[in-house]
Amino acid sequence: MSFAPLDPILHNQLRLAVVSLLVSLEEADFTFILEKTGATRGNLSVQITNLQEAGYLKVTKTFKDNYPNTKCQLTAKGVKAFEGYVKAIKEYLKT
Amino acid sequence: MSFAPLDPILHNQLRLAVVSLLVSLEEADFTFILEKTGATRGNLSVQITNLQEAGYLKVTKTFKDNYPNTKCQLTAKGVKAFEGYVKAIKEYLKT
DNA sequence: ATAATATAGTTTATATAATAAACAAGTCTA
DNA sequence: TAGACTTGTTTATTATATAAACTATATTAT
Repeated sequence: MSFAPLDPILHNQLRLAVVSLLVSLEEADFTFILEKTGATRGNLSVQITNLQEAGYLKVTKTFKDNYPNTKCQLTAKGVKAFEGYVKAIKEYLKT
Repeated sequence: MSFAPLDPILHNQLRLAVVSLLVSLEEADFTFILEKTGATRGNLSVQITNLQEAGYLKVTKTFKDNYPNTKCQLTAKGVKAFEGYVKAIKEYLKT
């Protein structure tokens, strides 16, 4: 079939933006992602957790200058999933 | 911002598939779309209605060989929305 | 004729998901 | 030490996606 299923984890605006960012950066913290995506904190928190539970993100919580600091990086699984998603959705986009 | 909002009407697998099909074909009927997308009838019915209500699709119901026949074609608004969606999501996809 | 099956969809019910709003826990500053 | 700020998390509500059930008519078989 010409319309392959789209990974429901990645087929969400914010989660896709987060993964897209991390594909290039390899590491980013909560506040940085917040600014780049324009998301609300609540939504970002939930979606980072979702990505983590899907095994797409590795999340490391530390403190930086006395404040909590949440660092995210893509896992190999996350990279692979993103590549698969890109390949799949491109079939929908070409006219 | 680098992550422009994605049109929620089009950011759905089945609706995107339907519109993607119609961009090339200019006209297709319910059964044809059903086969090409692999959707269930119920879901396709709902999503065609959604696309119609969004003004993206013109739907014409007639009879063909005694059976009901539902023809769909993209409107100018639908074409424009699809082009916008493609442009927007491509920003998410480039690594 | 009429029962069974097929065609072409629509409606509704439910489960999931997305998101904003409210909350928490600690930190800085005047 | 009161008030505002930082960095998130939890919850509550709304919206959405989808399968299942239903409708209406047509065809085929007996």
